[in-house]
Amino acid sequence: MQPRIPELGRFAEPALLILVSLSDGPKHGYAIMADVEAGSGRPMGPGTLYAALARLEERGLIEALPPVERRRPYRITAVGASVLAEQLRDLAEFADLGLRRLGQSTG
Amino acid sequence: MQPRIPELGRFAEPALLILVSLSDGPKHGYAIMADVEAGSGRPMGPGTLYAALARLEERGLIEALPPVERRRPYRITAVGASVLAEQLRDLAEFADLGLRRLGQSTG
DNA sequence: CGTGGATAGTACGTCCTACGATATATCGCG
DNA sequence: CGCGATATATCGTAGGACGTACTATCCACG
Repeated sequence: MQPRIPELGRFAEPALLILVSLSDGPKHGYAIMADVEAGSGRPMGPGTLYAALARLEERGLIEALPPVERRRPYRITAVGASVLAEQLRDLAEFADLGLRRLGQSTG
Repeated sequence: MQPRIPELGRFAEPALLILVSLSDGPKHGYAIMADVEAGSGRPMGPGTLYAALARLEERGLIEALPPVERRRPYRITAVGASVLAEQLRDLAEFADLGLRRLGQSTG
């Protein structure tokens, strides 16, 4: 895994990464961090993660489950899943469009 | 085209939108604005656009062409195209992963 | 039992950027 | 000339990304 290309910054916001991570099943913060980093190669610090989690919960896209020992697990809500699905469909469509455009006339 | 779901903010950064727009061929700012809005349904104001353009040029992902009358056209560079391609591939892969996860276990 | 590293989360400060609003200039139209 | 569309520049604000430092707990090891 080579380091992300820095020129453009991130390709997606932490919120998306988190939601996708949670769509795999409920996880607590630390596990999400590890999952995201493993999946995208980009480490997500606690500052980014917990702030984003708080926002997502506040907006009803995820919900907190009863804490297990020190862990505070979160689960994606039905609303969150449908929002995520829509975003991902747009995203896929957008990426596809871009890739097609690049294929036909660039370089 | 229904209005973007506000809960998550944007699905991609202006930079991506701009680069994809330019991968269709050189355009000036105003045309990019129109193109992006038409393509994504989300209006991009001049503040967002020109700031992002400046950043992209500064980073060598796009380059300014000689002005035609009042228009300042930009073209995507080879570097920009390859960066974009990589980002889009990641994006597509990410969207695909998320959609698969949503399909198998959410609900 | 004490030490240290991994696990887990909190708190904070800074920098960047998205975005709306405003300003400016030019062109075409009546 | 007045007006709206085209085209770009600039400014201010707010929100979010992200790193760092901090606290606390658990487990392994001696």
